[in-house]
Amino acid sequence: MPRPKTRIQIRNSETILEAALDVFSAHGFRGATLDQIAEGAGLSKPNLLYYFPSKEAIHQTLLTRLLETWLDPLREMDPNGDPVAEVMGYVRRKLELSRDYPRESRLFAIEILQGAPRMREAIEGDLTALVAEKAKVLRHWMEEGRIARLDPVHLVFSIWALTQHYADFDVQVRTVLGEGHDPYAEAGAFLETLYMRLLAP
Amino acid sequence: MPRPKTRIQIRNSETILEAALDVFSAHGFRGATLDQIAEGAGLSKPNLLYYFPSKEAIHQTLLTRLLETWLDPLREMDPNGDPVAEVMGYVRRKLELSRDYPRESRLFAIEILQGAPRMREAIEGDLTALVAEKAKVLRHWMEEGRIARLDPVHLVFSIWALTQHYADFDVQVRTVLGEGHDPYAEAGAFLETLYMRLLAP
DNA sequence: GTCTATACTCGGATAGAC
DNA sequence: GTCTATCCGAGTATAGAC
Repeated sequence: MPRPKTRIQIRNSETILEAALDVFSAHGFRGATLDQIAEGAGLSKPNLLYYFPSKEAIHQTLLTRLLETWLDPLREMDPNGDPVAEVMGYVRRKLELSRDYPRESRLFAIEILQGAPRMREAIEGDLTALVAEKAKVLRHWMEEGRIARLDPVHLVFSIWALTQHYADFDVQVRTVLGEGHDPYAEAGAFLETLYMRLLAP
Repeated sequence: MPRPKTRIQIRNSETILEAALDVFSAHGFRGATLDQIAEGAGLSKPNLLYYFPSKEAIHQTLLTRLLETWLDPLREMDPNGDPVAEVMGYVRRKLELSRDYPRESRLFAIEILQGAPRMREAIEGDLTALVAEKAKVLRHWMEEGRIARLDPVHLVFSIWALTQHYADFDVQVRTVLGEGHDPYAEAGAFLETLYMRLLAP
């Protein structure tokens, strides 16, 4: 596996990762096969393994990239902004992530569901640290009386749960809603109401 | 595969299903192996296949049983009870399900995440019908002004998302919270506050 | 009913030609 | 860099003795 250098190498690596995301997010790590990924990428199986040393390596690359994207919306929550607006902004950005990157959401969900065998350190490190930092900000806002007093970590959990649900349980959501619905538009309105009521001091 | 009749047959079938639930919920359908299940059940692999004709059949049996358990808490929501108490009761029962049956929750989550390949009809049938029925009840309560006006189906989604999160993302929840926390006790208190504020007319 | 042995398939990875 | 051919391990399922 060459460190991608030439333009062709970079382009092929990206094509492979794109196809792999499709397959891993739909079937999980074990359920995915190199044949499927190769077919999706329009390459032969050995050629795939010219770019990545193993199935494991492809998966690892996807997870590593994913985490950064995933934490960004929370990072952007500004301690100096208006508290309610900042939390609502976070909810909105997180819901947009579910809408625009549902495959990434499912990849992440499957990994955590199975005990995070390939992501433990990231969760114990970056993610936990970021939540601790932002929980402190939230607690500060609560003490100032600018938002309602709540457990700040469970508040963050609630935002994760409610927004990811629309990506991860997409099939169920669409089936139950039936025809003629825009799940994300409705979710946006519902969550706006929910957090407005919840956060009011 | 004999229809379980004798006491030994029933006991062995149950032992197998118990072990299978462990393995399927931890690794997904493809990730699970008959070897693991057999070891967990204390039986040989061929003996396993004496009780169930295939891996698929074991999985199917688990899913079918699961759905009933899963829908019960919503079924119990009484149209003639006090609206706020009924919704809060549903939230509580659903959270208890997450706490007491986390493996079942994860089995269900993995199935839906992967597009519900083995549960489509159940979701399109029983589950959708039950939600439609209860949404009607909720809408009625809203029109009477006894709870706040909200999209009733998304209200149900929110209860699913918030309660299942604690079972499905258990690893993440415990890691982020750190030592010395009781996730379900805290979640119970948090969700009580959340829905009290949300439902107040 | 339960075991040992084994058939058979699938899938990840490698060899080596071009 | 990309291909064909192939190896090899893992895993589902079956045959058949006891």
